Amino acid sequence: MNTLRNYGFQRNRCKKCGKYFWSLEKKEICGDPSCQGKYSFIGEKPYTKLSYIEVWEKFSKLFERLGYTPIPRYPVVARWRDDVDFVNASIYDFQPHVVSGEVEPPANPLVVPQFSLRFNDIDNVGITGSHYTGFVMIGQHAFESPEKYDQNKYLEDIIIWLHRGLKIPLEELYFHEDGWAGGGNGGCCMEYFSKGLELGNQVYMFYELTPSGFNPLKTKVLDMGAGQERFTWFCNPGNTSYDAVFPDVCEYLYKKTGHRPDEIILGFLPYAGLLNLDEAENIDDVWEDVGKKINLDPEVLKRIILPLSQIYSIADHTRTLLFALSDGALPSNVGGGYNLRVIFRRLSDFIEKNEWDIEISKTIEKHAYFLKKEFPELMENLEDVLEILKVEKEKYKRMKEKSWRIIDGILKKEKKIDLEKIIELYDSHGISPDNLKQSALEKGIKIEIPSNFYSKLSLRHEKKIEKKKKEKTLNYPKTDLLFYRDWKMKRFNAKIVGIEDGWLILDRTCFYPESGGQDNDIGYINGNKVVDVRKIGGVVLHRVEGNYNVGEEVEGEINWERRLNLTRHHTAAHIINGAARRVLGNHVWQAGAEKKEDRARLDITHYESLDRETLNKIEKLANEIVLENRKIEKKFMKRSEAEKKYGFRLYQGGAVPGKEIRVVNIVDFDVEACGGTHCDRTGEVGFIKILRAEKIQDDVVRIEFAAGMKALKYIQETEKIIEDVERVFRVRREDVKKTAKRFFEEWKERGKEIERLKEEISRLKVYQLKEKFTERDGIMFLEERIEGDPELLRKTALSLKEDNTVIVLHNGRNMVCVCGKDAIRKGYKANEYIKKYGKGGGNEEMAQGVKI
RNA sequence: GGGCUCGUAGCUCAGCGGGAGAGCGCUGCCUUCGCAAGGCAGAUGCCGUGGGUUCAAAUCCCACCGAGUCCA
Repeated sequence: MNTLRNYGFQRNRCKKCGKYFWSLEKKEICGDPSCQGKYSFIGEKPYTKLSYIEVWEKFSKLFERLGYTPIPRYPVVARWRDDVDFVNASIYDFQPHVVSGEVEPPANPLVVPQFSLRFNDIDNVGITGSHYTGFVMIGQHAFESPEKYDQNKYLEDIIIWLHRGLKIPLEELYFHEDGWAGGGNGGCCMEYFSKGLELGNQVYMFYELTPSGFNPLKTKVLDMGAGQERFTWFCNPGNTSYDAVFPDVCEYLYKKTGHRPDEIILGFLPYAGLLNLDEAENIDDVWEDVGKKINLDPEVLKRIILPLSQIYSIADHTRTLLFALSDGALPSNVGGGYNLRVIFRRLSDFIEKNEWDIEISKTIEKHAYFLKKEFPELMENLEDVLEILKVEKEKYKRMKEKSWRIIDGILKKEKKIDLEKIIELYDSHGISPDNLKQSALEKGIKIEIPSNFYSKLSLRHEKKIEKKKKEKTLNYPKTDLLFYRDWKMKRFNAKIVGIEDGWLILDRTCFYPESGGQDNDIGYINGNKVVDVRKIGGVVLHRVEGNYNVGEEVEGEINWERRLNLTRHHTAAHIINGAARRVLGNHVWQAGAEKKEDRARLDITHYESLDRETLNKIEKLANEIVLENRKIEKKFMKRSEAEKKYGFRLYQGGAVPGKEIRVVNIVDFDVEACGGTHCDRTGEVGFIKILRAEKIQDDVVRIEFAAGMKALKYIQETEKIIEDVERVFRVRREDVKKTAKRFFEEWKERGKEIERLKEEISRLKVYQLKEKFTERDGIMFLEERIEGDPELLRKTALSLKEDNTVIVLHNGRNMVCVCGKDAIRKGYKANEYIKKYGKGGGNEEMAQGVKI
């Protein structure tokens, strides 16, 4: 506030929203677009004209002079956190560990062009000018002790940027006071506006949200975020925001579609912000309203704006996909990847419905070239990204074809479709009510879709169960983990420092506790069995039989064979991960793993099922790495240092806490942050055998494998099975397949032969039985015992059936009854008959059961 | 992470407790100089896998495998 006073600003209260705000001259209304009623910078001469990329260049250079360090963006896939899928804002890069003060920031203070994803306002994208599914949040961050934290400087730096950098006159700047909370932190903030456009928000994060309320943070955090897109728009007021941000891509799209913004757009733009589906109560009223303001029929306005907004959406969605896929995210049916599938399908629909000749891959390439200067990394995975989208396109095509068939089938059968059905079609088959309505109309069927369809739907889905993990904290010093010093250590001496519910806590141990997907060790302490080992915080707990006292010296010994197998499996998991990435592409990340003694599994991100041929390639490369006997370096490093050296590839196993992380480096092949036990050289792993693979969700494939002696064991067991089959068939193994096939074919043939014989027998019986009917009241009765299974009885009875017959056949146990039409009319019903003689049922004409 | 839907002939699917079916495709024959088309005849099937319930299971229940979809 001192800063603002120094610059001559005064505090006002907005008459519309009631918020306090600061401006150079006394004002009654704050600069918020909803209070001001429009964006007023549109069509005016810009104070400074900057292109999209130039905005960051100018910003970063200016802030570098002001003492900040520009750092490269983080990936949009937030692998260092376990609470979110994607980066949503620049501060996400530093939550939770940097913000909490546990980990040092990569630089301090810093600025970062952080690409961020937001999927919640997807329908506003392309229209309001301030909504994107993906955007660059320029972050200005500082992490300081309360004494060194200089709020005045941070705000002044922003004013310098706005005033001297962007040349905005001070009297056109507005600052709003507000409160802010998010990502588990909170504080007060200063939003800044100019000409009706919010340019950014500077948050002073002083608190963290704990179950008991807000607690002050040890380090005060500066969290300023501003959209690179906003600045760009502001610097290009003669255009839509999207034209300013994606000039090359828009030009390509205009050429392909024949649409192009004209003067009408310029008139519309100041009011674009009003068409916010979240804030507008009735969007049609707003269209009406905006139409009036610029003297245009709302329907005409829509016809001009909507196609353009779809073009802008295509531009936005393709860029988001480029960043997300390039950073290793994949479209999927579950999880965060589903958002990517949704925007891909959304943009595909726009192209298809308008019959535009747009190539998605070309659009993405144009983005990558355009962004090259600021984000050169996007070029690296371009090929991979396009391949992923090719597969995704194929999936969408198949889904749509299926939709049409389902719709067709339903419309053929039913004339009326109730809400229940509409919901089911959407929920289980992805058929949107709009599509359904359209197709029905073509067949002359009218379907009413309630206007609150989607809210009805979400009501149905509203069943949330919040599960909270309570982690016990133990008040003991961290256990000295001996297996990190020497993973081959088998025996050790230690002192008991505590006993909790029968779990021993030692000052040091070489028992590996269950973690990182690696099973715990077992063994002996003082000759007593250790059955389980776990870790809470840095404290290891040993479940042991027998009685102990705190302070006692004990001797421990681990089961070495088990440890060796677990270690081999763990190292093999890293090798397979590296091999899969080489074979399948850079989008491969570990998505989970489990290493047990007998076998292990590794989940990797990938977009299709793996066939044997591909698995063989991975298996081969993995074993080559084993045979090369590469060195495996294991060391603890500062988190920031490790990230700098190896990048975010480190976080294969998910979020890793702590300022020091353990890095396992299979030299020139695979580097991961990992706390498991590992071999010293790849050769120690021994043979790696991939057992099988399965797709567990659309973007994750699970690979099961075994290594070392366990791989051998598996091979031996498989051998045994083949040998057993050889023995059964009495053929050599080359002929097993051929023989099995022949046996199966012959078995089927025999089945058919039996069918034929049964029918033949049935014919013979029919011939004999025809003589045996007795007549009563014009109905021919037959009750006979014949040999044969229920099927033969049924066949025979059915071929004997005439309109006036009642036939009961049985074989002593099974029984069949068949009645002709006339007989039924006279009250002879097969199902009732069966019940009279025994247990069973059927219909009037035919029934079967057992005789009692 | 939570929910829903679907696995039946080569393909698309109907049947949903008692007789495994349709359309397209396939094979053969008829018609034709030949092709397209039509007519007639025919072959199709571990009714996803494994358990359970039942006198009886493609059909109901459970588990698994596979495919798809919606929501967070």
